Amino acid sequence: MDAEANARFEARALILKAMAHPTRLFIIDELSRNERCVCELTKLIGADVSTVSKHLSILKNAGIVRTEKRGSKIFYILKTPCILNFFSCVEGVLQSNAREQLSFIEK
Amino acid sequence: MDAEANARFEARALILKAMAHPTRLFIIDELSRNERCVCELTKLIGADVSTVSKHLSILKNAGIVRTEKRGSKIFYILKTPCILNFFSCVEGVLQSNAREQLSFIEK
DNA sequence: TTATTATTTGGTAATATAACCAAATAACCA
DNA sequence: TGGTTATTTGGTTATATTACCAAATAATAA
Repeated sequence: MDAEANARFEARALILKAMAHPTRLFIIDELSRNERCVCELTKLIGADVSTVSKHLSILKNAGIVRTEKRGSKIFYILKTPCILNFFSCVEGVLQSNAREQLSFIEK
Repeated sequence: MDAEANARFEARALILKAMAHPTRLFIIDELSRNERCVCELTKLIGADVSTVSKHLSILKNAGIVRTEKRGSKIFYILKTPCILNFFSCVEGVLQSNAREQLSFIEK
């Protein structure tokens, strides 16, 4: 793997790593329906607000979400809805895994 | 987040975590063109064969690739080419991030 | 001004990942 | 059979990630 290819896959991996956490996937899902402030997301998630804030900063650093400040609240907005298309593929993987599991049990 | 939603996002995160490593993204890219045995991938990647083998087992456990044994070689095959569609979105994120960087510099 | 709400940041401890080496296993060849 | 090649697994060490708490900052309300 040459240096250029390596840089390309490193960059892609950063985006994927940013997404690869259940809480952050929940946030992406939630933001696909509505922008949300940190306090709303914190309530929905049920973790410490500092934990949620750190998850949000990971998504922001990756360029997946952006923020808008209004008054004392900071709203997080999904910047890249195309990410959602991916999940139909992921669900496909999950279903095929489940079918495979089933076929082992039925044997 | 209720238990069911949590389980769904956990399952998705497992797939994403399996993909979120430069070497594994390289493998996915490579397998999208051709099935490959561990020895071929090891040469292309340039890491220890045990390292490559472990990356492959992560992809296999996630249901992203499958294997076929022929003689003394084990060929890895991409099971879910739909994953590739995702990368055009990821590239879009990367480009938009790059454009943003540029706009800061130009200011 | 003081208190309250919203958010981020720094610190710490627990857990997870990843790389390499060495060793085990399996198939093939001479 | 003995040697070589292909692959996986176990062990170790270094690094990264995550969660929570406590504290800092900023805006708002009383």
